[in-house]
Amino acid sequence: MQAHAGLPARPTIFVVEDDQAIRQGLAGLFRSIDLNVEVFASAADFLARPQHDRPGCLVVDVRLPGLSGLDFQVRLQDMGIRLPVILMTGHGDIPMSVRAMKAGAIDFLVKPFRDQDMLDAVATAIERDAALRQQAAARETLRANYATLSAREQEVFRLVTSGLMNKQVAGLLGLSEITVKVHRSNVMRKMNARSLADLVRLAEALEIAPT
Amino acid sequence: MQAHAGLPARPTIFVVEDDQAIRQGLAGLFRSIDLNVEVFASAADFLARPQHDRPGCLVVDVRLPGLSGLDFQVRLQDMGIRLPVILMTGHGDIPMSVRAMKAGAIDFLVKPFRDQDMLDAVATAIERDAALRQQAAARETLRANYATLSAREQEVFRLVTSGLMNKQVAGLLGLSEITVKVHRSNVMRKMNARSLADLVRLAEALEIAPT
DNA sequence: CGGTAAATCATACGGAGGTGTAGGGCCGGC
DNA sequence: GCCGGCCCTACACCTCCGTATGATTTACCG
Repeated sequence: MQAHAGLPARPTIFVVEDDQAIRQGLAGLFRSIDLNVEVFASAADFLARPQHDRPGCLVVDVRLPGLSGLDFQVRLQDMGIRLPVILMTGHGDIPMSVRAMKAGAIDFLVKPFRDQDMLDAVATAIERDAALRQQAAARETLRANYATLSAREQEVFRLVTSGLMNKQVAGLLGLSEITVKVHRSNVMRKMNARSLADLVRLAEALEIAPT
Repeated sequence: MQAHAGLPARPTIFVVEDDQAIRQGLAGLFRSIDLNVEVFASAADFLARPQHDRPGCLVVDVRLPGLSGLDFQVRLQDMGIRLPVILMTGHGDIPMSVRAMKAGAIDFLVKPFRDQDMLDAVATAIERDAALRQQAAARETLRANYATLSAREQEVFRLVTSGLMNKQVAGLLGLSEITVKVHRSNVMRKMNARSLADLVRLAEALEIAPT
């Protein structure tokens, strides 16, 4: 299931920049501190790339041929790509930077920037990405377990974690108490919960609303 | 306890700006849409004011006599004043705006700005403030209940919501099971929990770490 | 058509939780 | 010094939970 907990694949920096000199410069900078790098000349090139779920972050020029860096940010959100974004520009203004930050950018750097500023931003981005991935992985495991529950079991799950007694659940669902016990037992087993407290915490993590 | 749930006091806009003309202009703008306004010529003037816990938001010039707008932002954090901040400036640059946004500013407006842009920012700020206040109020009620628990009861609270059985709690604390039951019953009563599920959710909201 | 899984219900037993009653020791405030 | 709050314990009683055993019906799949 998980390959190396705590030691995920080395993160990759995806550089999207149309100026070849800057592109190569950034690639060299990142490789010098032992990071994977992939470069793209436009947003479309990046989006055409298969598999966007590798750990890392994006370093994107605002002024790009085709989709601009800011529109690219929105597009990534819509596509469910949650990679942190660092924007950079040679000719930006304040409203542009504010819009980028509101949209969740990690940083917005003005060219020419110091290498160290970019590396700091990348370090922050990679940290955030790792944290997001860890959360997502935990949620995914939970969702997978939840998916193995039958419809009835899911109902019982919801009602039991709302604090209802077995007999109350039985009444609401038109079942006998003994049947509820069977479902409840199955829920505990399938969700790997060893106590009701565990189960309630799982329900919270799954955002299953109590009654 | 709560005065008018859902209808809190009308929010106040705290304007911190050294230019008197702009200050008056903003005050008029906000009053025209039925908002309370208080004006200050410097950060120190605002901080000298008693009682910072009224609902609303701050509209602050970056270049101020004494403490700058950005340092003011940091100072507010340190002092535990969680009012949303909108910054404005006549002579700003991108790094300044990025720093402000990273520090949590709602917006960063360049003078001269359109009235509508300021009103939009203020509307967003007031919304966020209201949401934060609602969370804080709920947490405060919980904390108040939690404070009425004796030391023993707090321990039992933690262990029980970790999923331990009464006898396990008794073993860990060197008590008899019957005593744990007494404490547990007191915890349920004092925390207004009607089921173990409730209690676990309260423990989560209070960030009481399970064992 | 036979196998399998899900859902349902029943009986029964032991363990766990919840409550009420009762009592004793300790400490700090009035 | 007395009272109240907190902490601890015990016994009794009832309810609730968990599980095992056994069984029936329905539905789907190869």
